[in-house]
Amino acid sequence: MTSSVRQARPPQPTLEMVAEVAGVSRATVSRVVNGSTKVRPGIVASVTAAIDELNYVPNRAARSLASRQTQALALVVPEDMTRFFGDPYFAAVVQGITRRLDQSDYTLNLLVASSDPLHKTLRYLRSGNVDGALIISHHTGDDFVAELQATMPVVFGGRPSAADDLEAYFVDVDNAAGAERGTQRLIDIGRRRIGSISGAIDMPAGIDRVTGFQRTLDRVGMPTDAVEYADFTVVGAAAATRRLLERCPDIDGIFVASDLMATGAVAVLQELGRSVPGDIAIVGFDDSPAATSGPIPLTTVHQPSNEMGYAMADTLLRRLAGDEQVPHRTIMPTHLVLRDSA
Amino acid sequence: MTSSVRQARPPQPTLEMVAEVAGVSRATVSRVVNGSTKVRPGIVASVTAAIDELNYVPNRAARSLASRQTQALALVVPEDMTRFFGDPYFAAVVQGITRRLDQSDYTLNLLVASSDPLHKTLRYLRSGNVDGALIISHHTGDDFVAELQATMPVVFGGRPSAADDLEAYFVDVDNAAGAERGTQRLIDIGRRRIGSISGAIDMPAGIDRVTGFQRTLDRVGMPTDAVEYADFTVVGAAAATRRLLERCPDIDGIFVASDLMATGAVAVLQELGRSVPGDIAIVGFDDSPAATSGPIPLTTVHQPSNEMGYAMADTLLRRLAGDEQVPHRTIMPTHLVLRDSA
DNA sequence: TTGTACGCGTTATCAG
DNA sequence: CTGATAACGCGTACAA
Repeated sequence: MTSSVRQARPPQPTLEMVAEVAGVSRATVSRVVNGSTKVRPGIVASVTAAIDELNYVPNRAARSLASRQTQALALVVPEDMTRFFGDPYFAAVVQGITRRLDQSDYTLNLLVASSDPLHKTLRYLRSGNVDGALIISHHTGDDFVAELQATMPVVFGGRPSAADDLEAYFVDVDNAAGAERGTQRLIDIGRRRIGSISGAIDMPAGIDRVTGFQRTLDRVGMPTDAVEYADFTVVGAAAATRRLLERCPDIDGIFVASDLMATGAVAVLQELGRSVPGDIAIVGFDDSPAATSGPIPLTTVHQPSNEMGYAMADTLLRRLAGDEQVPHRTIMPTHLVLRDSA
Repeated sequence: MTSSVRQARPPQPTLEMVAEVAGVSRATVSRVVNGSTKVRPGIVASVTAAIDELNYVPNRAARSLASRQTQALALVVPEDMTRFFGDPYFAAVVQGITRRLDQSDYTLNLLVASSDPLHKTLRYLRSGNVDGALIISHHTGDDFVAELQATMPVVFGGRPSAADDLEAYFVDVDNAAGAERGTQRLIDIGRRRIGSISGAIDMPAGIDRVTGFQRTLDRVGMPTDAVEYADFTVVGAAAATRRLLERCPDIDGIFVASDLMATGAVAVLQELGRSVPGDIAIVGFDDSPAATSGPIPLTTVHQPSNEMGYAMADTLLRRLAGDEQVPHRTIMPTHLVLRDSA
């Protein structure tokens, strides 16, 4: 009793079918669907009725083929799934983006992929699936960006690396200034030997935060050598913390380039019997949920991740709408949030 | 100096253009692109060359309009962004899904939306954007499911609620049996007054785990009244834990329906000065990263979340390929993982 | 093996 | 205000 015609699903109603039911032409139905004001009210009513009756939904493929628009955007995240899901920073950005998009007709396509399937991702984007792209967590080596920018409007979360086009649109905070705030806090509470766990140095955010850290120490004549490089992950930060303590056992304050990494640092410190902030004070960055999820609430440099996501989406939407006044760079404010770790 | 023709992007090359460059017909180019074996090698070479030269990528809209296929799948998650990003269980499932999809030509569209924009999501799906859908974290009230199933192949992660079609395809674990394992552990280590923090009771997984919990206690004649209902979130679990302790101060063991919730329970217990597992033993569910992220490594019921995602994608792909032998239900094994909390 | 011609469901440009 | 009709880019019988 096997039916090999299982795929006999009721075909979706088409514009043509609606037109027939409503007794008008396809063109008129199209007008009603697209909210044209130039249709007689009576006609609108009958067409609407027909649409409801048939439960009609416009076919996207046909629509975008004809209109050359998809009403969809992509969020490209050149990272592993684990990093993407592991860092609450991303969650905040995505939330901000969707918060803006929910007010529009655009839908979001989330593309999380590191090196390997990146080619596949690029093909996907180039095959006309979206009208524009948002890119976050962009690494210096990611050369696909240039090609993508030539194809469609792109907005970055975080300043793109120097090699890229100066015409690029992006939303960011002043990472160096934020790092200065965080480092200064450690100085202010009397720490004399201050180190840092950096983020990925192939990312502008990673570089700029180290710069801000060192600049602050330079200004007061403190040594800037106590930097260990990590990669914005918990395990990377844990290893870096171990290296740092080994190299500079007298450390009494650490500026960590992200809250998530700071949780890793704190864990190592506790394991090694160093109290926080007693022996070693910690300042993080982001003010993400990670700052308050660990055993010690983290003093941290707040950046408005959610709002940054919102601003990114807003910038892209405005460009798509043809707005020529959209600023290329949107720099948002940071501030220090005092909690227990420093 | 404002150029109002900013959108003057180079138009994507088309099949037709490739055909002209290669000196063949569009049909032949189409064959080459789609890997037909019935094209003379020489022709294939020249067409391939033309494709590379023009950097041609097929237009998805046109292709799916003609072929009536999109080569895209949707993962529908009827939850808030915060819940989705907050529970590592989802990360594992998504990873499993993409692991399977990376071996195929299909791309994934992630649709995370709770009640409000769910209508928007349904429209999106029905407008022919995807060939099939994966649904996880499905609540009893979500009636959109029925409508969706009539439109395209659907595979569930977690048994769909009873009201749904018995023909449904799904991947799940035996939640009740898993809960029995976890509860039995508490009995085995000598706990005499055992309670539970349940998951959302509008979800089969939530219901089944309570059932397993109570069944185990019934079997040994212990009271089954110490259940407080939560919703698979940390804050929900924390509140439920407080209620539970208030109502049953003599509790010495708790089966918590997810690791994430267990972290919330442990936090409350510590705050209240109850040691874990000394005063109160805890058994979680999932064996997600949440089980080892807190201060106390959690004894928990392992479910193969990643593999379940893989199996879901595999099931859907096979159905899409016309495989009639695909089993409707795939039940995967659980086992107890012993750590420190019980 | 290759080319011709039609259709996929919409939008957009014209007449009327 | 409404209705033909031509694109949009590609797949695919069918013919050659």
